[in-house]
Amino acid sequence: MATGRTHRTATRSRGIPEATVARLPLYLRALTALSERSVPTVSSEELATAAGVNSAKLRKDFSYLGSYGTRGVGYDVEYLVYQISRELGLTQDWPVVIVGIGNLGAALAGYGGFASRGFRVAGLIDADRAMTGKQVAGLTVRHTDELEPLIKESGVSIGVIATPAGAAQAVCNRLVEAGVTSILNFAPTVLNVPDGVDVRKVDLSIELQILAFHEQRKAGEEAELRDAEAAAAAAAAQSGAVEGGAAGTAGTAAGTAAGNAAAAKKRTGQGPDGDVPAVMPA
Amino acid sequence: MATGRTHRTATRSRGIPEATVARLPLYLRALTALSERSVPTVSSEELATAAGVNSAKLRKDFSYLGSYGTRGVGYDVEYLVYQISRELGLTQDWPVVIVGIGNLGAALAGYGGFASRGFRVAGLIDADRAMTGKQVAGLTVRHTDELEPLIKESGVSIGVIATPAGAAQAVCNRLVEAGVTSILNFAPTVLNVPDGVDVRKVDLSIELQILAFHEQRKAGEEAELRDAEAAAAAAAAQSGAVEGGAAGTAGTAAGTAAGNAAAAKKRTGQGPDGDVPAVMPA
DNA sequence: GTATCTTTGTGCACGCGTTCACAAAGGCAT
DNA sequence: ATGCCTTTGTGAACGCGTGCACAAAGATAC
Repeated sequence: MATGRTHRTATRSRGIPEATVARLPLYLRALTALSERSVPTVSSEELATAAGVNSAKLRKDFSYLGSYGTRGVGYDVEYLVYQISRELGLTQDWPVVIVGIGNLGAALAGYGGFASRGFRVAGLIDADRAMTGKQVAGLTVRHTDELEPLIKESGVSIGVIATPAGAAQAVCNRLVEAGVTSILNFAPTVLNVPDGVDVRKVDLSIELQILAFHEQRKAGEEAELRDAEAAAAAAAAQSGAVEGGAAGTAGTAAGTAAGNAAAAKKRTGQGPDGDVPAVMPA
Repeated sequence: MATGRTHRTATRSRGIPEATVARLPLYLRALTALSERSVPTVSSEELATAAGVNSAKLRKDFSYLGSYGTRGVGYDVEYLVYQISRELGLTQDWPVVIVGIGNLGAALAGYGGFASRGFRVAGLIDADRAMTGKQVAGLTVRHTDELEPLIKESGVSIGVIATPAGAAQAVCNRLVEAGVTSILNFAPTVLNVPDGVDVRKVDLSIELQILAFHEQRKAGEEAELRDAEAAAAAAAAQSGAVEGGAAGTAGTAAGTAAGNAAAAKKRTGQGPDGDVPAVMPA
């Protein structure tokens, strides 16, 4: 996952579990695709496959919304699209302000999925006066000074932060002060907000690091497997056909040796190859 | 959170819970900041605050890595930076390929956090021949035809998909076929991958929809609260000062009334203000 | 109307993640 | 050396989320 939520203590809202809320957009997307193909009804099994989840989970999720299905038939696609849209609050207009029009901010401004589904970019804000007045994705970039009036005039309640990490908290404070109560944060920083303000973060660097962890693990497992097999093969070749027990022991020994090597490397306090002493703030 | 994982059944790897792995980059970032300020040691409490988590959680997370702290003192910053980096696999080089050099792909290519921490953009790929040869963030864009050779030559095991949704699955298949085992997906689609391949997704649209849900809920609660208060005030004004019990009763009645009003509003299938009937039920 | 077949909705059990609370451990002053 | 103070590391309890498995419910055929 690329996000986390800084929520108050309340975990579920109006009885709908947070985990379910996070999946509703997924269902909605799948349903929209079906709707476009004029499919009238869909079973939980089909829809679950399309959304990439378990059908039992999907049914339980829908059960929190009410009983919208017909037993023996499935769910009415159009009806469900409407119900989920309503539940997510997508039947109304959500003006959004994007702060920080760098590469990422510009990409977000031009993102198609943004405009659809009730979200409307109400304004682009950047602190750099050289950017002021420039056209990005058909909108005029305004200076940070205009942040508060923009928010109040347009009734913005959702803000997107795409500034450098250093500026994020200050921008966040101003957004909240001006009345924004939901923030989508792309800056690699932890934002502190008062109760009642929701923050979700999207963090590239964190996602990559999680992938790297699993990647390393996969490589390690393979290596251990290779080592174990090699050791087992060697042992078998050397001692002839003793028994399965020997191979098992050899495998364990190989694993232990690898562990010790890692431990030894650890003590040096210095990584392998080009391990810089750590600096870059991701 | 902006991501989800399409993992095999294995939930924890090498004894480290997935939830902990997802937080390690957070700790690492906070520790790196401390390291730059030459802070020698840090307590779990301080570090937890900096990372935006609970201190007990942090200690438990670290306990999965081993006993790296000193009781009564705290954790050695440099040592911990190294340990976490190693655990996440950041002490080695991870060549990454970015496919789809549109607005977003270009932004990603130029993202600073990408280059840091062992991640290196090994190549940019785009299907549009008009893009081929162009320079983006100091790198030359290559055509999709060169995808497989690039991956094999550079030993890429992590791929980033920033293509339109329609092309994502095809690109994904080619990446996996060519040997990529970790994918970061920015396209708004569910990707199907074989076992052993990790997929994490970053989805703008989903994040916004989740925020909209909470935003709507907050607005609804406020409205109910206002209604209840208004009703209570009216009741109190009308019946004068009967007694504490009356006020309590009035409050309860108002709450119930508000609940009914909300329920009624729901039944109409018509939301508040500009709630279009969208597609409406069948 | 009855039987059969399909698919929903959910009770239940299990496992992961979080949090509390405290004992163990180390530093530091005396 | 001894006692006090701080902070870690973890056992245990709790709650949320997931998945199984099945009864209830509706459609459809005859």
